[in-house]
Amino acid sequence: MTREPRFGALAADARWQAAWEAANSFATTDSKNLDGADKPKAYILEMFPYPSGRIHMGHVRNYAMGDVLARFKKMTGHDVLHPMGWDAFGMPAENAAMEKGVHPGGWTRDNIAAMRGQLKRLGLAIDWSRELATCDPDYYGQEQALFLDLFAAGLVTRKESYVNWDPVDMTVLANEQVIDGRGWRSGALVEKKKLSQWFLRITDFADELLEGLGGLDSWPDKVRLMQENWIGKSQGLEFSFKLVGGAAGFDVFTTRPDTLYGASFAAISPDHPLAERLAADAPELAEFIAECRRQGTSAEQLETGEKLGFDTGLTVEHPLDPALHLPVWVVNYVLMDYGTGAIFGCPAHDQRDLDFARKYELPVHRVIADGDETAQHFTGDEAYTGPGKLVNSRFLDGMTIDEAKAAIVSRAEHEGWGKGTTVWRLRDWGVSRQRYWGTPIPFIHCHACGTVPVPKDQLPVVLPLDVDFSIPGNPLDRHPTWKHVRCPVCSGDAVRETDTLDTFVDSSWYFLRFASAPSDRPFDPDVIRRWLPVDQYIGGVEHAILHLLYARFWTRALNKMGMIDIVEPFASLFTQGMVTHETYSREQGEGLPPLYFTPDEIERSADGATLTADGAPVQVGRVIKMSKSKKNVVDPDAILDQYGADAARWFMLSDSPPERDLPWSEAGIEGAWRFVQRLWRLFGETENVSDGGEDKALARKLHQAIAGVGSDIEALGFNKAVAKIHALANDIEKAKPSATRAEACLTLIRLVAPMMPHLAEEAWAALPAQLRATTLVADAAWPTADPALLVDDEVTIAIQMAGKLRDTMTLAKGLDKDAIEAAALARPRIAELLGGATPKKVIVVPDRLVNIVP
RNA sequence: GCGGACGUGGCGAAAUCGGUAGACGCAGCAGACUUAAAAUCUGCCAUCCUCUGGAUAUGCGGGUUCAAGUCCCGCCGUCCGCACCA
Repeated sequence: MTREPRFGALAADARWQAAWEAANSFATTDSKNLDGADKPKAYILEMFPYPSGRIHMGHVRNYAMGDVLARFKKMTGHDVLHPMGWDAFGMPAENAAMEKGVHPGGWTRDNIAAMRGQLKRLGLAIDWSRELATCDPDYYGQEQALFLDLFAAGLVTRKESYVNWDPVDMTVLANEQVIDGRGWRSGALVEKKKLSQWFLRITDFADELLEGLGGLDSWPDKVRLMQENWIGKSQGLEFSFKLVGGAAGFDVFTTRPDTLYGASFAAISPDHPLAERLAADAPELAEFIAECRRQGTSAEQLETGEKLGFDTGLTVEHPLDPALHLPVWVVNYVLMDYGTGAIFGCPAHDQRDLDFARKYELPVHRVIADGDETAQHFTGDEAYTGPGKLVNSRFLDGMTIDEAKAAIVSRAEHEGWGKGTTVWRLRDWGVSRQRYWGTPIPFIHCHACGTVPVPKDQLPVVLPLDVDFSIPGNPLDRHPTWKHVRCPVCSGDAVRETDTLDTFVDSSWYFLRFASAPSDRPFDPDVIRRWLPVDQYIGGVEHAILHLLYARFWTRALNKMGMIDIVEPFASLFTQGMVTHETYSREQGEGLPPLYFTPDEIERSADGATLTADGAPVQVGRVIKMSKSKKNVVDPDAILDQYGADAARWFMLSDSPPERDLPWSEAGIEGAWRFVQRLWRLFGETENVSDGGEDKALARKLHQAIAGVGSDIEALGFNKAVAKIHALANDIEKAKPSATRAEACLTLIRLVAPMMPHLAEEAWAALPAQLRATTLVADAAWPTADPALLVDDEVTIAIQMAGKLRDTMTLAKGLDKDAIEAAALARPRIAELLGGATPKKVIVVPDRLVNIVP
């Protein structure tokens, strides 16, 4: 092959992508050799994308990282599973159907085709034969089968729960479709509506899911912590309040039983059965409850919104002193979903209760004191939640908070009015969605037999294709024929369930189906045993809680049902940062939002930016996540056209640590492209050995780079690997011609191959056949570092006086402390600074530094 | 509100165990090559000062230590998540 002076990225990208496909380079070997493979397995998985239409830079970054790891694992002798698929159900497809009059399925499949083409242009080492889309009946039919298995195992329940209801569009809204309490399309005030819905009993696994976090030491601490807080295990006291006047009371839960003598009111949720019962005869209370339901359903809205209450006029007895009566309020900040939906309010030591008490002028009693102030009357607007001793609490006075908690619980249990309990913040997983574009829930409602599962031999329950999106609401619900079926038990008239499954269900087991996808069952346990758990999972931190918790739950549930051996799906997790870009805008005057411009409408210089169209300056805004509304997006296709896949991949991996945000810049991608060209020139110098000699210093640097780049990739420190490759390229360029230098150029091809695979193949192919062991560098082995060359025989040792650097010296490595100290004290500069005095103390860290305390 | 993370030059960063702060890259400046441009190459590049040296510097204020970006305490700032978005 004749060598071009410049690397032609576009032609090379296409050529090598075709070559890998022809050679089937990235297929695994499990189907051919299930148990006989000696190779260790490596299952590398990036979170599969939603087919929104086009890939964005965040995808490029995510898949570039996974790809480097997959290619590196292949080079280091692993049997690699690196698949790709599509999280293909979800709301955007229905929105497109409504806005553009297309079918969600057609829209989704078009998007998949477009995005598959874009991903292939990145040159990813993916086994495309395993591609799957969750909207394919082959996939969701197996999901339905698993759902029935979960049902049989008692892990599926039905219960009533609230949804956001748009009374104009007659449809259920997602939280994100509720803007300032109104439906995003209709603008109507959103109501809460109670529906009977399907739930997965994730709370049965709360303890296990919490305990299991302890074993996930290759997960980021922050993700484990977030999950721990999400599961939210709390120990506390559950007890009954007796209504004054004899009527039955209600249960409350508290994590602060120690503050019981500080109670000044009892509060129940607007959704509490007692509140609903009272509202039946009290129109004002009914109106108050309705008002609460018009507020948002999200935790944030509940907790930041104004605290509102309604005095029911009822009172309850204080459990420790029946003569003490507390008023019962209905309040908007008590959640029906947590604890018992009722609390006692202790304003002095809970901020929300204090805000509420101040607003409605309820008493505020101090029961915890951290110093001299012990008066019962509590002043100020800041609740005291710190440590201290009990005061104004009769038999508890003088105890610590923990002692008082224990004392109250033991007394409550002894006297029989309450008991110590564990309460979880985690709620059961509501999986019902009143939408078309999702997995149909395989159940049938029969008047005679109730709700019965669809028999497995009738799966998949396939979505009907003839649906109409011009009328709001769920098209499955009003479909003329689809939902009308015979009851599988009594053969009488019955209707299908028209709710579909939350798309998080689809993503809770796709990693199993990638490993094994038989047509007659969800997966083959023997194949799962070989591949699972996923060795490295990579994706956005936005999935830190829900997706990852649901997938963990699903895996444990399948394990409990005896279908798989593992309990945790992802051995190692990595959460990558976002791709960001500066924004360009102009103010449009009062009351109007600024006008944003896309990066290609802009001329950027060192000190500012101008609009190309009129040459006048625009404001350069902060570097933020790429988003369509701020127009700071860069289209990957345009970048691939201009610079090729390798420059784009290289830039994605450079500079920023992968867990942090990466600021995209035109200068940055150009720099990456220049480096691609620079390597191309260097790769041409593998044969120019003029005087065959050896270059020991360069050999050291080469072998240190082999070891360093390898360990950096393994630890996903791509930015560090990039820096080491830059440093090695600098060293090679500066070195005089030698056999070592030619060898280094040759080795460098394989060092960059995981990151810049097309350039590496092109350079590899240009080598004489005797210099390469494999036809494709994709099949080549990672170079071996010579341990003898990894350590230098000389070290530079710092000499400090009183902790400040005063001199350095170069000594042989491995000298003992005395020799190093003597050498340091013998330095003329040190002798001069000491002025003949004897140092008080000398600390020697061998091979590193000497600190002299004068 | 609750929970989480982050903060080091003009910018992205590095410093793996408490041991020489700023590797590597981007931008910038100066020069070489060229008729010229592009490309390429060489050098400089934290701040200040009394400049062969020294002082100050890792958001701010304390502390521990011979030694702190790293450990401890208290602040400040920024970003992210909050259960029907995926």
